[in-house]
Amino acid sequence: MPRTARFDRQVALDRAVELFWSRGYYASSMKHIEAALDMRPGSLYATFGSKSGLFAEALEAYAARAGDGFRQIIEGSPGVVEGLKRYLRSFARPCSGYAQAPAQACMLIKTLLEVNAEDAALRTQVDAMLATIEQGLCEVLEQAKAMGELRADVECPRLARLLQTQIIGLRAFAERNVPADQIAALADDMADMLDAYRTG
Amino acid sequence: MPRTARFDRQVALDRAVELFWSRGYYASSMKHIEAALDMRPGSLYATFGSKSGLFAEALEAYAARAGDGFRQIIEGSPGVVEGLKRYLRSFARPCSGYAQAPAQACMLIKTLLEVNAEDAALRTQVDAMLATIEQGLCEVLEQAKAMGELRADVECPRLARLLQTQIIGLRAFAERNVPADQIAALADDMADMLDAYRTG
DNA sequence: TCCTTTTTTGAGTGATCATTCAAATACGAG
DNA sequence: CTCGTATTTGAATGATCACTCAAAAAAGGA
Repeated sequence: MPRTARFDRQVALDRAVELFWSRGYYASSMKHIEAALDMRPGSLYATFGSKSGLFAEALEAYAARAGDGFRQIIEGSPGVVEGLKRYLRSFARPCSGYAQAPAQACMLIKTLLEVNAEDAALRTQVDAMLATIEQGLCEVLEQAKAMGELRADVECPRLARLLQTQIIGLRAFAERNVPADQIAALADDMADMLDAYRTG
Repeated sequence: MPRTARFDRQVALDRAVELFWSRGYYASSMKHIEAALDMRPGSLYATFGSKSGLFAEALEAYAARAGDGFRQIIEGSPGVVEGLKRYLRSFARPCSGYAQAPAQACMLIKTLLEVNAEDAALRTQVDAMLATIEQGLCEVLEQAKAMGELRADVECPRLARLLQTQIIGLRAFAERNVPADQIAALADDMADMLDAYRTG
């Protein structure tokens, strides 16, 4: 067996997420990608096939990370609804911890709004990933309902879509140049809305 | 005085809005622009200065049209809150009238999420335009409060931001490939939330 | 140490990018 | 009808686009 690959695929994908999340798809040139991943064209194309192939894998890596973060917050909270509130509020902290996110808005939404019909495969992929997230939200809500946290008449699929839309809006709004405390107040307002669905 | 210009500036800008709203900024090449506006490079640069100059004017044209539409709905409604509800629901109709919008999401938000820091002027412009819209919403809410439609303790600037965020989220969500009736249900859910701010 | 095999390199591909400008064109005044 | 001027045209600019591939480099087995 000869020579082994020098780079770490996961590290490369993390760097690709950082770049694409920050600059978007079309504005990220192969020059940017070469620099960000410290790889030359030959290696890049041998490994990921194409720019859109790399982007597709970066999207998956992003969604996996985001999903982990979500589950972590929910499971670390004293209740599902409280967890959802904390999740909403988490987007109001501009610098959470030491690792600054390259953008406030969700990378999936940035992609959904940026990529046009010519790159249909990417659109389809993003759509499916958002549907998966929506279903994950729905399952968490069903669970909360079973535990008696939510009113029995709450339609979980509908509330899940509403929640996803709130998150999309909040994170997109946060891209604006607005003081952090106002974003926090906005997140609070959204979190408070969840109380209307609570039991009792 | 010699030769007058052959094209109509407003018509050209409307076509530019159509193109940019649909394809976004970076993915709209000068080739696309020449075709959409039926103008050759010389005329384009003599008239609008540059691609970003044209885009900036298109943004203004878009915002003016959107603002007109908003005011029209509010003024044609039996009350401000009812008008806002209708406005929210208006984004659930996929083909409103004969003129199909080139995208569901707001062109300002698409721009906010697409354009990176290198085109700082465009970002600044979009930010200012969104702030203007937010203020317009706030004024409408203040007016509703003065008329006794909204509870006296409603903080209008805060509710205006919340509303803007809801609209951003709804329109971005609608970019997904989701059945029209589900979007309509989502818009209804959002409209219903406004009742919590109504008087007694 | 040398050989085999895989990876990495980076110059080069044609296409397309935004932009420029000299020449051709067409309109209004006289 | 002719002239003067502003507009329109479209070829040409150098830069950059995503991508290819032959040659150089490097790691493991002998």
